[in-house]
Amino acid sequence: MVISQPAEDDGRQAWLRGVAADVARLDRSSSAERAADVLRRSITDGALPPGAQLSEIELTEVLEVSRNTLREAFRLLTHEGLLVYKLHRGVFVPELDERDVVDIYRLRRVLEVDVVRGLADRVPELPASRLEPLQDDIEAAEAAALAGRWPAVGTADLRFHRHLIGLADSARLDEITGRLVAELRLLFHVIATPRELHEPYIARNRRLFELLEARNYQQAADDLHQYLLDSERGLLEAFKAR
Amino acid sequence: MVISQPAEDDGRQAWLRGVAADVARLDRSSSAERAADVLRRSITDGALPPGAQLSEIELTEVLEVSRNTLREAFRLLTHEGLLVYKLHRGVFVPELDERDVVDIYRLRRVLEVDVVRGLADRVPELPASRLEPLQDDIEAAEAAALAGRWPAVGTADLRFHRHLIGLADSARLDEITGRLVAELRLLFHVIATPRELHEPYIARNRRLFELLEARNYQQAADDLHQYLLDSERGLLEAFKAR
DNA sequence: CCTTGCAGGATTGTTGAACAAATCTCTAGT
DNA sequence: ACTAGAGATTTGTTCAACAATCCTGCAAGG
Repeated sequence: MVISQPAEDDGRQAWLRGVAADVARLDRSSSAERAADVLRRSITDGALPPGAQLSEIELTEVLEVSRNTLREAFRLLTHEGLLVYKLHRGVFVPELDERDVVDIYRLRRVLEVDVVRGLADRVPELPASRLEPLQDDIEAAEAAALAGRWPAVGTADLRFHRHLIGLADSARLDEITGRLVAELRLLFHVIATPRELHEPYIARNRRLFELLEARNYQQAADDLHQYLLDSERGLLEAFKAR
Repeated sequence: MVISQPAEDDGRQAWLRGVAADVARLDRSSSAERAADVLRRSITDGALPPGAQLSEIELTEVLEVSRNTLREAFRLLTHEGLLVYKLHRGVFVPELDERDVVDIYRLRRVLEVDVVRGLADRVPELPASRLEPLQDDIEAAEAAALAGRWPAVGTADLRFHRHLIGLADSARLDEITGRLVAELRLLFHVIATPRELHEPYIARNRRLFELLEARNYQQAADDLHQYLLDSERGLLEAFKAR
Protein backbone atom coordinates (compact mmCIF):
# COMPACT_ATOMS: atom_id res chain seq x y z
CA MET A 1 0.00 0.00 0.00
CA VAL A 2 1.30 3.41 -0.87
CA ILE A 3 -0.48 5.49 1.67
CA SER A 4 -2.02 4.53 4.95
CA GLN A 5 -5.15 6.62 4.85
CA PRO A 6 -8.11 6.72 7.14
CA ALA A 7 -10.26 6.55 4.00
CA GLU A 8 -11.54 3.20 2.77
CA ASP A 9 -9.58 1.28 0.14
CA ASP A 10 -11.68 1.83 -2.94
CA GLY A 11 -9.50 -0.37 -5.11
CA ARG A 12 -6.41 1.54 -6.18
CA GLN A 13 -6.32 5.07 -4.68
CA ALA A 14 -7.82 7.52 -7.14
CA TRP A 15 -5.13 10.13 -6.61
CA LEU A 16 -2.48 7.72 -7.88
CA ARG A 17 -3.88 7.96 -11.40
CA GLY A 18 -3.71 11.75 -11.24
CA VAL A 19 -0.13 11.50 -10.06
CA ALA A 20 0.83 9.26 -12.96
CA ALA A 21 -0.68 11.77 -15.38
CA ASP A 22 1.32 14.57 -13.79
CA VAL A 23 4.53 12.58 -14.11
CA ALA A 24 3.98 12.18 -17.84
CA ARG A 25 3.21 15.86 -18.30
CA LEU A 26 6.15 17.43 -16.49
CA ASP A 27 9.53 17.14 -18.14
CA ARG A 28 11.38 20.22 -17.01
CA SER A 29 13.80 20.69 -14.08
CA SER A 30 15.44 18.04 -11.95
CA SER A 31 13.84 14.79 -10.99
CA ALA A 32 13.79 15.66 -7.31
CA GLU A 33 11.96 18.93 -7.94
CA ARG A 34 9.57 17.24 -10.32
CA ALA A 35 8.73 14.64 -7.70
CA ALA A 36 8.36 17.38 -5.09
CA ASP A 37 5.98 19.27 -7.38
CA VAL A 38 3.72 16.27 -7.73
CA LEU A 39 3.73 15.52 -4.02
CA ARG A 40 3.18 19.17 -3.16
CA ARG A 41 0.09 19.29 -5.28
CA SER A 42 -1.20 16.06 -3.79
CA ILE A 43 -0.80 17.51 -0.31
CA THR A 44 -2.17 20.99 -0.94
CA ASP A 45 -5.11 19.56 -2.87
CA GLY A 46 -5.92 17.34 0.07
CA ALA A 47 -5.34 14.02 -1.70
CA LEU A 48 -2.78 13.31 0.99
CA PRO A 49 -4.51 14.24 4.25
CA PRO A 50 -2.76 15.20 7.49
CA GLY A 51 -1.46 12.11 9.23
CA ALA A 52 -0.90 10.15 6.01
CA GLN A 53 2.37 8.27 5.73
CA LEU A 54 4.33 8.27 2.48
CA SER A 55 6.00 4.98 1.70
CA GLU A 56 9.32 5.21 -0.10
CA ILE A 57 9.16 1.96 -2.06
CA GLU A 58 5.76 2.44 -3.66
CA LEU A 59 6.35 6.12 -4.40
CA THR A 60 9.59 5.34 -6.23
CA GLU A 61 7.52 3.15 -8.56
CA VAL A 62 4.74 5.69 -9.09
CA LEU A 63 7.05 8.69 -9.51
CA GLU A 64 9.70 6.71 -11.38
CA VAL A 65 12.64 8.04 -9.41
CA SER A 66 15.27 6.39 -7.23
CA ARG A 67 14.89 6.27 -3.47
CA ASN A 68 17.67 8.81 -3.00
CA THR A 69 15.97 11.27 -5.32
CA LEU A 70 12.63 10.67 -3.62
CA ARG A 71 14.21 11.34 -0.24
CA GLU A 72 15.67 14.52 -1.71
CA ALA A 73 12.13 15.54 -2.68
CA PHE A 74 10.98 14.70 0.84
CA ARG A 75 13.62 17.06 2.22
CA LEU A 76 12.48 19.89 -0.03
CA LEU A 77 8.91 19.49 1.20
CA THR A 78 10.05 19.14 4.80
CA HIS A 79 11.73 22.50 4.41
CA GLU A 80 8.39 23.93 3.30
CA GLY A 81 6.59 22.44 6.28
CA LEU A 82 4.46 20.12 4.15
CA LEU A 83 6.10 16.95 5.48
CA VAL A 84 7.75 15.84 8.70
CA TYR A 85 10.40 13.17 9.21
CA LYS A 86 10.26 10.65 12.02
CA LEU A 87 13.55 8.80 12.37
CA HIS A 88 13.31 5.20 11.22
CA ARG A 89 9.58 5.57 10.83
CA GLY A 90 9.20 7.55 7.63
CA VAL A 91 7.70 10.81 6.40
CA PHE A 92 4.21 11.98 7.27
CA VAL A 93 1.88 14.83 6.39
CA PRO A 94 1.87 16.93 9.59
CA GLU A 95 -1.18 16.88 11.84
CA LEU A 96 -1.55 20.37 13.24
CA ASP A 97 -3.69 21.12 16.27
CA GLU A 98 -5.11 24.11 18.12
CA ARG A 99 -1.75 25.01 19.63
CA ASP A 100 -0.32 25.27 16.14
CA VAL A 101 -3.17 27.58 15.14
CA VAL A 102 -2.39 29.86 18.07
CA ASP A 103 1.33 29.76 17.29
CA ILE A 104 0.86 30.44 13.59
CA TYR A 105 -1.54 33.31 14.13
CA ARG A 106 0.68 34.91 16.71
CA LEU A 107 3.35 35.09 14.02
CA ARG A 108 0.91 36.17 11.32
CA ARG A 109 -0.33 39.07 13.43
CA VAL A 110 3.04 40.45 14.38
CA LEU A 111 4.51 40.07 10.89
CA GLU A 112 1.63 41.15 8.66
CA VAL A 113 0.61 44.09 10.84
CA ASP A 114 4.21 45.27 10.96
CA VAL A 115 4.51 45.05 7.20
CA VAL A 116 1.43 47.23 6.68
CA ARG A 117 2.52 49.69 9.34
CA GLY A 118 5.98 49.86 7.79
CA LEU A 119 4.56 50.91 4.43
CA ALA A 120 3.97 54.37 5.90
CA ASP A 121 7.71 54.92 6.37
CA ARG A 122 8.73 53.94 2.86
CA VAL A 123 10.87 56.55 1.15
CA PRO A 124 9.85 56.41 -2.05
CA GLU A 125 6.17 55.85 -1.48
CA LEU A 126 4.86 52.47 -2.53
CA PRO A 127 4.05 52.57 -6.27
CA ALA A 128 0.40 51.83 -6.99
CA SER A 129 1.47 49.08 -9.40
CA ARG A 130 2.72 47.03 -6.47
CA LEU A 131 -0.88 46.56 -5.37
CA GLU A 132 -1.99 44.96 -8.62
CA PRO A 133 -1.24 41.37 -7.57
CA LEU A 134 -3.40 41.92 -4.49
CA GLN A 135 -6.29 43.07 -6.65
CA ASP A 136 -5.95 40.00 -8.85
CA ASP A 137 -6.14 37.76 -5.80
CA ILE A 138 -9.26 39.53 -4.54
CA GLU A 139 -10.99 39.15 -7.88
CA ALA A 140 -9.99 35.49 -8.03
CA ALA A 141 -11.52 34.95 -4.60
CA GLU A 142 -14.74 36.72 -5.56
CA ALA A 143 -15.05 34.69 -8.75
CA ALA A 144 -14.43 31.44 -6.91
CA ALA A 145 -17.02 32.38 -4.30
CA LEU A 146 -19.65 33.01 -6.99
CA ALA A 147 -18.89 29.58 -8.40
CA GLY A 148 -19.14 28.05 -4.93
CA ARG A 149 -15.56 26.76 -5.07
CA TRP A 150 -14.67 27.51 -1.45
CA PRO A 151 -11.31 25.74 -1.33
CA ALA A 152 -10.27 27.99 -4.24
CA VAL A 153 -11.39 30.97 -2.18
CA GLY A 154 -9.02 29.83 0.56
CA THR A 155 -6.20 29.50 -1.95
CA ALA A 156 -6.78 33.01 -3.28
CA ASP A 157 -6.92 34.35 0.27
CA LEU A 158 -3.55 32.82 1.07
CA ARG A 159 -2.07 34.27 -2.11
CA PHE A 160 -3.42 37.67 -1.11
CA HIS A 161 -1.61 37.52 2.22
CA ARG A 162 1.57 36.25 0.61
CA HIS A 163 1.54 39.19 -1.78
CA LEU A 164 0.80 41.52 1.11
CA ILE A 165 3.90 40.35 2.94
CA GLY A 166 5.80 40.69 -0.32
CA LEU A 167 5.31 44.45 -0.20
CA ALA A 168 8.01 44.57 2.48
CA ASP A 169 10.70 43.41 0.01
CA SER A 170 12.22 41.12 2.63
CA ALA A 171 13.61 37.79 1.45
CA ARG A 172 13.45 36.34 4.95
CA LEU A 173 9.89 37.46 5.50
CA ASP A 174 8.90 35.89 2.21
CA GLU A 175 10.44 32.58 3.16
CA ILE A 176 8.79 32.52 6.58
CA THR A 177 5.46 33.41 4.99
CA GLY A 178 5.78 30.63 2.46
CA ARG A 179 6.02 28.14 5.27
CA LEU A 180 3.16 29.70 7.25
CA VAL A 181 0.95 29.59 4.15
CA ALA A 182 1.75 25.91 3.62
CA GLU A 183 0.79 25.16 7.20
CA LEU A 184 -2.44 27.14 6.89
CA ARG A 185 -3.32 25.07 3.85
CA LEU A 186 -2.92 21.93 5.92
CA LEU A 187 -5.17 23.42 8.58
CA PHE A 188 -7.88 24.23 6.05
CA HIS A 189 -8.12 20.56 5.13
CA VAL A 190 -9.39 19.46 8.51
CA ILE A 191 -12.21 21.98 8.29
CA ALA A 192 -15.62 20.63 7.31
CA THR A 193 -17.21 23.99 6.51
CA PRO A 194 -14.92 25.94 4.15
CA ARG A 195 -17.66 28.39 3.22
CA GLU A 196 -18.24 29.64 6.75
CA LEU A 197 -14.47 29.81 7.19
CA HIS A 198 -13.54 31.79 4.09
CA GLU A 199 -16.60 33.80 3.08
CA PRO A 200 -16.27 36.68 5.54
CA TYR A 201 -12.73 37.46 4.47
CA ILE A 202 -13.47 38.15 0.83
CA ALA A 203 -15.02 41.49 1.71
CA ARG A 204 -12.45 42.18 4.40
CA ASN A 205 -9.61 41.63 1.96
CA ARG A 206 -11.21 44.10 -0.40
CA ARG A 207 -11.63 46.68 2.34
CA LEU A 208 -8.02 46.17 3.35
CA PHE A 209 -6.98 46.66 -0.25
CA GLU A 210 -8.92 49.91 -0.49
CA LEU A 211 -7.26 51.24 2.65
CA LEU A 212 -3.86 50.41 1.18
CA GLU A 213 -4.82 52.09 -2.07
CA ALA A 214 -5.77 55.21 -0.08
CA ARG A 215 -2.42 54.98 1.71
CA ASN A 216 -4.28 54.85 5.02
CA TYR A 217 -1.77 52.45 6.49
CA GLN A 218 -2.56 53.06 10.14
CA GLN A 219 -6.20 52.14 9.70
CA ALA A 220 -5.24 49.22 7.48
CA ALA A 221 -2.91 47.86 10.16
CA ASP A 222 -5.55 48.16 12.86
CA ASP A 223 -8.15 46.47 10.67
CA LEU A 224 -5.73 43.70 9.79
CA HIS A 225 -4.98 43.07 13.44
CA GLN A 226 -8.65 42.54 14.26
CA TYR A 227 -9.11 40.61 11.02
CA LEU A 228 -6.45 38.12 12.06
CA LEU A 229 -7.87 37.77 15.55
CA ASP A 230 -11.27 36.95 14.06
CA SER A 231 -9.74 34.54 11.56
CA GLU A 232 -7.89 32.72 14.33
CA ARG A 233 -11.07 32.42 16.37
CA GLY A 234 -13.00 31.05 13.40
CA LEU A 235 -10.35 28.42 12.80
CA LEU A 236 -10.27 27.40 16.45
CA GLU A 237 -14.07 27.08 16.53
CA ALA A 238 -14.02 24.97 13.38
CA PHE A 239 -11.45 22.78 15.11
CA LYS A 240 -13.64 22.26 18.14
CA ALA A 241 -16.64 21.41 15.96
CA ARG A 242 -14.57 18.89 14.04
CA MET B 1 13.77 -0.79 36.57
CA VAL B 2 10.88 1.50 37.36
CA ILE B 3 11.30 3.34 40.62
CA SER B 4 8.20 4.03 42.65
CA GLN B 5 7.18 7.64 42.43
CA PRO B 6 4.91 9.82 44.52
CA ALA B 7 1.33 9.22 43.44
CA GLU B 8 0.95 12.88 42.60
CA ASP B 9 -0.29 13.16 39.05
CA ASP B 10 1.58 16.32 38.13
CA GLY B 11 4.89 14.97 39.37
CA ARG B 12 4.57 11.75 37.43
CA GLN B 13 3.72 13.60 34.24
CA ALA B 14 6.76 15.81 34.58
CA TRP B 15 8.99 12.81 35.19
CA LEU B 16 7.71 11.04 32.11
CA ARG B 17 8.22 14.12 30.01
CA GLY B 18 11.82 14.28 31.19
CA VAL B 19 12.41 10.68 30.18
CA ALA B 20 10.81 11.31 26.81
CA ALA B 21 13.12 14.27 26.29
CA ASP B 22 16.17 12.12 27.09
CA VAL B 23 15.06 9.42 24.68
CA ALA B 24 14.54 12.01 21.98
CA ARG B 25 18.02 13.33 22.62
CA LEU B 26 19.63 9.91 22.27
CA ASP B 27 17.54 9.23 19.21
CA ARG B 28 18.94 12.30 17.50
CA SER B 29 21.79 10.36 15.97
CA SER B 30 21.68 9.80 12.27
CA SER B 31 24.94 9.91 10.34
CA ALA B 32 23.79 12.93 8.41
CA GLU B 33 23.00 14.86 11.59
CA ARG B 34 26.31 13.92 13.18
CA ALA B 35 28.14 15.16 10.08
CA ALA B 36 26.04 18.31 10.15
CA ASP B 37 26.99 18.86 13.80
CA VAL B 38 30.69 18.78 12.96
CA LEU B 39 30.29 21.13 10.02
CA ARG B 40 28.06 23.47 12.00
CA ARG B 41 30.73 23.86 14.66
CA SER B 42 33.41 24.45 12.04
CA ILE B 43 31.35 27.22 10.51
CA THR B 44 30.21 28.93 13.71
CA ASP B 45 33.76 28.76 15.11
CA GLY B 46 35.06 30.46 12.01
CA ALA B 47 37.22 27.59 10.79
CA LEU B 48 35.14 27.72 7.62
CA PRO B 49 34.92 31.43 6.81
CA PRO B 50 32.25 33.06 4.63
CA GLY B 51 32.96 32.34 0.98
CA ALA B 52 34.69 29.02 1.67
CA GLN B 53 33.80 26.12 -0.58
CA LEU B 54 33.15 22.67 0.85
CA SER B 55 34.50 19.88 -1.33
CA GLU B 56 32.43 16.72 -1.31
CA ILE B 57 35.29 14.30 -1.87
CA GLU B 58 37.50 15.74 0.86
CA LEU B 59 34.69 15.84 3.41
CA THR B 60 33.56 12.29 2.74
CA GLU B 61 37.07 11.18 3.74
CA VAL B 62 37.31 13.44 6.80
CA LEU B 63 33.79 12.78 8.10
CA GLU B 64 33.79 9.12 7.01
CA VAL B 65 30.35 9.23 5.44
CA SER B 66 29.16 8.54 1.91
CA ARG B 67 28.53 11.32 -0.58
CA ASN B 68 24.79 10.85 -0.35
CA THR B 69 24.84 11.21 3.43
CA LEU B 70 27.16 14.20 3.22
CA ARG B 71 24.85 15.92 0.77
CA GLU B 72 22.05 15.19 3.19
CA ALA B 73 24.04 17.01 5.89
CA PHE B 74 24.57 19.89 3.44
CA ARG B 75 20.82 20.21 3.03
CA LEU B 76 20.25 20.31 6.76
CA LEU B 77 22.74 23.15 7.10
CA THR B 78 21.33 24.91 4.04
CA HIS B 79 17.99 24.92 5.81
CA GLU B 80 19.66 26.63 8.78
CA GLY B 81 21.20 29.26 6.55
CA LEU B 82 24.77 28.14 7.26
CA LEU B 83 25.41 26.94 3.70
CA VAL B 84 24.23 27.86 0.22
CA TYR B 85 24.09 25.71 -2.92
CA LYS B 86 25.32 26.95 -6.28
CA LEU B 87 24.15 24.67 -9.06
CA HIS B 88 26.96 22.50 -10.44
CA ARG B 89 29.50 24.50 -8.48
CA GLY B 90 29.12 23.17 -4.97
CA VAL B 91 28.22 24.37 -1.49
CA PHE B 92 29.68 27.51 0.07
CA VAL B 93 29.55 29.34 3.38
CA PRO B 94 27.30 32.33 2.64
CA GLU B 95 28.76 35.82 2.29
CA LEU B 96 26.22 38.20 3.77
CA ASP B 97 26.21 41.90 2.99
CA GLU B 98 24.67 45.12 4.30
CA ARG B 99 21.28 44.35 2.81
CA ASP B 100 21.20 41.12 4.78
CA VAL B 101 22.03 43.06 7.94
CA VAL B 102 19.08 45.38 7.34
CA ASP B 103 16.77 42.46 6.55
CA ILE B 104 17.85 40.44 9.58
CA TYR B 105 17.52 43.35 11.98
CA ARG B 106 14.12 44.27 10.68
CA LEU B 107 12.97 40.80 11.69
CA ARG B 108 14.86 40.86 14.98
CA ARG B 109 13.22 44.11 16.00
CA VAL B 110 9.67 43.12 15.25
CA LEU B 111 9.99 39.65 16.77
CA GLU B 112 12.04 40.33 19.89
CA VAL B 113 10.18 43.49 20.84
CA ASP B 114 6.87 41.73 20.40
CA VAL B 115 8.00 38.85 22.59
CA VAL B 116 8.94 41.21 25.42
CA ARG B 117 5.75 43.23 25.03
CA GLY B 118 3.71 40.02 25.02
CA LEU B 119 5.11 38.99 28.40
CA ALA B 120 2.86 41.59 30.02
CA ASP B 121 -0.27 39.74 28.88
CA ARG B 122 0.77 36.34 30.15
CA VAL B 123 -1.72 34.54 32.36
CA PRO B 124 -0.15 33.11 34.61
CA GLU B 125 2.66 35.60 35.07
CA LEU B 126 6.09 34.50 33.86
CA PRO B 127 7.78 32.49 36.65
CA ALA B 128 11.02 34.04 37.82
CA SER B 129 12.81 30.74 37.14
CA ARG B 130 12.32 31.23 33.44
CA LEU B 131 14.79 34.12 33.57
CA GLU B 132 17.62 31.99 34.95
CA PRO B 133 19.05 31.00 31.55
CA LEU B 134 19.23 34.68 30.65
CA GLN B 135 21.21 35.41 33.80
CA ASP B 136 23.63 32.58 33.00
CA ASP B 137 24.23 34.03 29.55
CA ILE B 138 24.90 37.48 30.97
CA GLU B 139 27.41 36.12 33.46
CA ALA B 140 29.09 34.10 30.72
CA ALA B 141 29.43 37.24 28.62
CA GLU B 142 30.88 39.23 31.52
CA ALA B 143 33.39 36.48 32.30
CA ALA B 144 34.46 36.22 28.67
CA ALA B 145 34.85 39.98 28.47
CA LEU B 146 37.16 39.99 31.53
CA ALA B 147 39.25 37.32 29.83
CA GLY B 148 39.31 39.34 26.62
CA ARG B 149 37.64 36.55 24.66
CA TRP B 150 35.41 38.76 22.52
CA PRO B 151 34.11 36.11 20.14
CA ALA B 152 32.86 34.23 23.21
CA VAL B 153 31.11 37.43 24.28
CA GLY B 154 29.31 37.44 20.95
CA THR B 155 28.31 33.80 21.41
CA ALA B 156 26.90 34.49 24.88
CA ASP B 157 25.04 37.52 23.53
CA LEU B 158 23.38 35.42 20.84
CA ARG B 159 22.43 32.79 23.41
CA PHE B 160 20.89 35.54 25.52
CA HIS B 161 18.67 36.65 22.69
CA ARG B 162 17.76 33.09 21.82
CA HIS B 163 16.68 32.49 25.40
CA LEU B 164 14.79 35.78 25.36
CA ILE B 165 12.77 34.65 22.35
CA GLY B 166 12.27 31.31 24.07
CA LEU B 167 10.17 33.03 26.75
CA ALA B 168 7.36 33.22 24.19
CA ASP B 169 7.01 29.40 24.13
CA SER B 170 6.58 29.46 20.36
CA ALA B 171 8.10 26.60 18.39
CA ARG B 172 8.00 28.61 15.16
CA LEU B 173 9.61 31.65 16.73
CA ASP B 174 12.37 29.42 18.11
CA GLU B 175 13.06 27.96 14.69
CA ILE B 176 13.15 31.35 12.99
CA THR B 177 15.44 32.65 15.70
CA GLY B 178 17.79 29.71 15.28
CA ARG B 179 18.29 30.68 11.70
CA LEU B 180 18.69 34.39 12.45
CA VAL B 181 21.29 33.58 15.11
CA ALA B 182 23.22 31.40 12.67
CA GLU B 183 23.29 34.23 10.16
CA LEU B 184 24.38 36.75 12.79
CA ARG B 185 27.26 34.46 13.66
CA LEU B 186 28.35 34.53 10.03
CA LEU B 187 28.16 38.31 10.08
CA PHE B 188 30.33 38.52 13.20
CA HIS B 189 33.13 36.69 11.42
CA VAL B 190 33.69 39.42 8.88
CA ILE B 191 34.14 41.99 11.64
CA ALA B 192 37.69 42.99 12.45
CA THR B 193 36.93 44.63 15.79
CA PRO B 194 34.81 42.26 17.90
CA ARG B 195 35.46 44.20 21.09
CA GLU B 196 33.96 47.44 19.84
CA LEU B 197 31.07 45.46 18.43
CA HIS B 198 30.12 43.41 21.47
CA GLU B 199 31.30 45.34 24.53
CA PRO B 200 28.46 47.87 24.78
CA TYR B 201 25.80 45.18 24.85
CA ILE B 202 27.03 43.35 27.93
CA ALA B 203 25.71 46.16 30.15
CA ARG B 204 22.62 46.63 28.02
CA ASN B 205 21.76 42.95 28.29
CA ARG B 206 22.05 43.20 32.05
CA ARG B 207 19.82 46.26 32.18
CA LEU B 208 17.28 44.51 29.99
CA PHE B 209 17.39 41.55 32.32
CA GLU B 210 16.75 43.75 35.35
CA LEU B 211 13.74 45.34 33.68
CA LEU B 212 12.36 41.86 32.93
CA GLU B 213 12.99 40.83 36.53
CA ALA B 214 11.04 43.91 37.67
CA ARG B 215 8.25 42.95 35.25
CA ASN B 216 8.61 46.35 33.61
CA TYR B 217 7.92 44.95 30.19
CA GLN B 218 6.92 48.19 28.50
CA GLN B 219 10.21 49.86 29.36
CA ALA B 220 12.09 46.68 28.46
CA ALA B 221 10.48 46.58 25.03
CA ASP B 222 11.28 50.23 24.35
CA ASP B 223 14.88 49.76 25.46
CA LEU B 224 15.24 46.64 23.33
CA HIS B 225 13.93 48.47 20.28
CA GLN B 226 16.59 51.17 20.60
CA TYR B 227 19.18 48.54 21.52
CA LEU B 228 18.57 46.70 18.27
CA LEU B 229 18.68 49.90 16.22
CA ASP B 230 22.07 50.71 17.75
CA SER B 231 23.32 47.17 17.22
CA GLU B 232 22.31 47.28 13.57
CA ARG B 233 24.10 50.59 13.09
CA GLY B 234 27.25 49.24 14.73
CA LEU B 235 27.26 46.23 12.46
CA LEU B 236 26.73 48.37 9.36
CA GLU B 237 29.58 50.68 10.34
CA ALA B 238 31.89 47.74 10.94
CA PHE B 239 30.95 46.54 7.47
CA LYS B 240 31.88 49.83 5.87
CA ALA B 241 35.23 49.91 7.70
CA ARG B 242 36.01 46.37 6.56
C1' DC C 1 -7.54 -9.34 31.21
C1' DC C 2 -3.39 -7.22 30.80
C1' DT C 3 1.41 -7.17 30.30
C1' DT C 4 5.91 -8.98 28.66
C1' DG C 5 9.17 -11.08 25.55
C1' DC C 6 10.41 -12.70 21.21
C1' DA C 7 10.57 -14.05 16.60
C1' DG C 8 9.91 -12.56 11.47
C1' DG C 9 8.73 -9.42 8.12
C1' DA C 10 8.65 -4.90 6.43
C1' DT C 11 10.55 -0.24 6.20
C1' DT C 12 13.98 3.10 6.65
C1' DG C 13 19.14 4.52 6.96
C1' DT C 14 23.53 4.24 4.71
C1' DT C 15 26.92 2.94 1.54
C1' DG C 16 29.78 2.54 -2.74
C1' DA C 17 29.97 2.46 -7.45
C1' DA C 18 28.70 4.06 -11.79
C1' DC C 19 27.48 7.35 -15.27
C1' DA C 20 25.74 12.01 -17.00
C1' DA C 21 26.22 16.88 -17.06
C1' DA C 22 28.38 21.04 -15.95
C1' DT C 23 32.45 23.64 -14.64
C1' DC C 24 37.27 24.55 -14.38
C1' DT C 25 42.08 24.32 -16.18
C1' DC C 26 45.60 24.34 -19.20
C1' DT C 27 47.48 24.18 -23.72
C1' DA C 28 47.70 25.48 -28.59
C1' DG C 29 47.06 28.55 -32.01
C1' DT C 30 46.26 33.23 -33.78
C1' DA D 1 47.61 39.16 -24.97
C1' DC D 2 43.61 36.74 -26.28
C1' DT D 3 40.42 33.01 -27.60
C1' DA D 4 38.97 28.14 -28.60
C1' DG D 5 38.80 23.82 -27.27
C1' DA D 6 40.27 19.31 -25.31
C1' DG D 7 40.97 17.09 -21.04
C1' DA D 8 40.51 16.81 -16.07
C1' DT D 9 37.79 17.72 -12.17
C1' DT D 10 33.57 18.29 -9.67
C1' DT D 11 28.80 18.04 -9.00
C1' DG D 12 24.01 15.80 -10.11
C1' DT D 13 21.53 11.53 -10.23
C1' DT D 14 20.56 6.73 -10.20
C1' DC D 15 20.85 2.02 -8.71
C1' DA D 16 21.42 -2.16 -5.94
C1' DA D 17 22.74 -4.03 -1.81
C1' DC D 18 23.37 -4.33 3.14
C1' DA D 19 22.69 -2.70 8.05
C1' DA D 20 19.76 -0.86 11.56
C1' DT D 21 15.35 -0.05 13.30
C1' DC D 22 10.46 -0.42 13.80
C1' DC D 23 5.98 -2.84 13.54
C1' DT D 24 3.03 -7.04 13.92
C1' DG D 25 1.43 -11.09 15.70
C1' DC D 26 1.59 -14.66 18.98
C1' DA D 27 2.62 -17.23 22.90
C1' DA D 28 3.88 -17.37 27.90
C1' DG D 29 3.20 -15.70 32.39
C1' DG D 30 1.21 -12.96 36.23
